[in-house]
Amino acid sequence: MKVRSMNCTRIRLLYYSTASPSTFHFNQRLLLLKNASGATKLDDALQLFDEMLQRQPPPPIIQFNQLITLIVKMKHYSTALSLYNNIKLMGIPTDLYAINISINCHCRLNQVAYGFALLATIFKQGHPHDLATYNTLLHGLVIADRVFEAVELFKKLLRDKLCDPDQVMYGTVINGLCKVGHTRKALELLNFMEAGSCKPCVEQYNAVIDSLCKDKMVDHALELFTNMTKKGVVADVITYNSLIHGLCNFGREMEAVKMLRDMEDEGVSPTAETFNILVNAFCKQGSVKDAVLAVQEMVRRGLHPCVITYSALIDGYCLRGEMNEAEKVIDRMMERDIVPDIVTYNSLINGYCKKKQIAKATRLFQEILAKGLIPNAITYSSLLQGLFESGKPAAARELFNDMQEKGEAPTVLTYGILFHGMCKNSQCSDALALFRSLGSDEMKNGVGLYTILIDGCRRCGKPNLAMDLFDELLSKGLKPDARTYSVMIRVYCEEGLLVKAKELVRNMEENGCLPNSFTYNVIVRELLKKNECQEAEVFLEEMINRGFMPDHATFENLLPRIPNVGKASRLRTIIQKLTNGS
DNA sequence: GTAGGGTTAG
Repeated sequence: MKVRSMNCTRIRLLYYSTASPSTFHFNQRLLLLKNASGATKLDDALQLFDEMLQRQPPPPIIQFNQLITLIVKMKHYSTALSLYNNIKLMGIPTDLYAINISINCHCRLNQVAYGFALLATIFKQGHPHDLATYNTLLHGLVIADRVFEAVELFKKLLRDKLCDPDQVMYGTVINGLCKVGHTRKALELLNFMEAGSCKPCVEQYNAVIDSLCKDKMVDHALELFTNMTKKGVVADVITYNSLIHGLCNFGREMEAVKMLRDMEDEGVSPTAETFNILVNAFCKQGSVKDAVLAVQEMVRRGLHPCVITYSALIDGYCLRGEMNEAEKVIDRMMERDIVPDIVTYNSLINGYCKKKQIAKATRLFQEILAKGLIPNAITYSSLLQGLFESGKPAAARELFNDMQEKGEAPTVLTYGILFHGMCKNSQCSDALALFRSLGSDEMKNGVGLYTILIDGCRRCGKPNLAMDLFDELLSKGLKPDARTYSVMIRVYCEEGLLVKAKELVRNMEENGCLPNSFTYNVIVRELLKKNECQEAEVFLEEMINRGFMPDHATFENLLPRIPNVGKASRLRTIIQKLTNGS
């Protein structure tokens, strides 16, 4: 029995290998390659390709397509294209599949134009209009950040009835629109699908729901989620994770937790991501206790905390200034062989800097370098701020130079910290010179940087420079924010230009920028300093009516100006109202 | 088992 079955196998092997040797070898070897992993995979595929190319007669194009598809999946797009070139050089005719695979490769290499050139080839060779071709090109435009051209092509295809769009085509365009933040258009297209014959599935809903959440339109996202469910489309873990994330970003942690219960009721199991979202939200919100409970819950369910989970906890403790607890977490994660990354270290460095433990922060920075981790703009920014705040402006400048030498691009935040620190150390001219040397429009037109420099010039006793900067900002057509106005109000006050200061408070409101607590505190405090008590009262009442409280510095100026007991005083009435309220 | 998309966590 045993012998007979072995014989059968041998006979079958023999039969296949004589009848169609190339097919047999090819299919086996392709299967081996598909399941293979490791460094030689590409070389093995190329080896097989060479053998195929040398075979007479050549194998069918379908086999070449199969092999090259494998190479494309490994992301070796240029290699794939050169293989097709070899095929053509050997005079082996290609087919529509081969062209579509080539178009995809060009698109992935950011050569959409070559893709469109191949579309012309398709027409010349008389192939029919093909959905896969168009979908590949649409996707190519999307990954090249040319979403609007993708939308135009999509419209043209529909208008000229060149093809009947399918779920892939709609999905590609919807994803593209979401990617560039045109969520409304994506939603419109989704609604268009719902009305037509090609109904959207959960992936298309997910794209729009996630995009709405990122646009802080969580309630719209929840609405869409409800509509989707009503239409019988079943939400998956990605739908729920997006919604939970959106709710958390909006400070709606309780609803997020309820959503977690809902998803379980619906039979969708939360993943580690789900818990990481919650852990992170709890930490950012200040309740590390809840975060720890969430981690325990995820472990209880057999889900594994990862570097993101531990980093969130560390960040939570650092934000609360509980550095000992943060250190304990880092020990615990190391024990579990989870390697802290730059984000983890950034939290710790930031924590130490905020606690003025600059030595520890610097030591940690050295450790990062020794470990071969690359500090990013956040690392440098935190440490810069720490150095300035610890009264080490020279070390800060050195670090900034170091950052530039290492090729780490400073962000607006970095420059803000740097300018602020320099101005605090009477170096506003240097800061200004550096600002003038900035190349990017984002930096040159950053209202935040202008505000820091205006305040810096004021601090350095150069009010005229401050006023020039404010004029420059306005003439550039930039929109000052409440901070900018407040800082300028302070400049005017300090220069005794009280009329201009008061004007600016009214001006900013007209320009759609409501004065905030800082603005009112500045104007009230400065007016009191100049003994303009009646004017100060007007703004004081206004600020209280708008729900803002005088800060410590304002109170210090306020209290000495309240007349003795018995004398009628509006100021005292205001203060009494305040103190009774609290 | 020849081609096209699919996104959630710091």
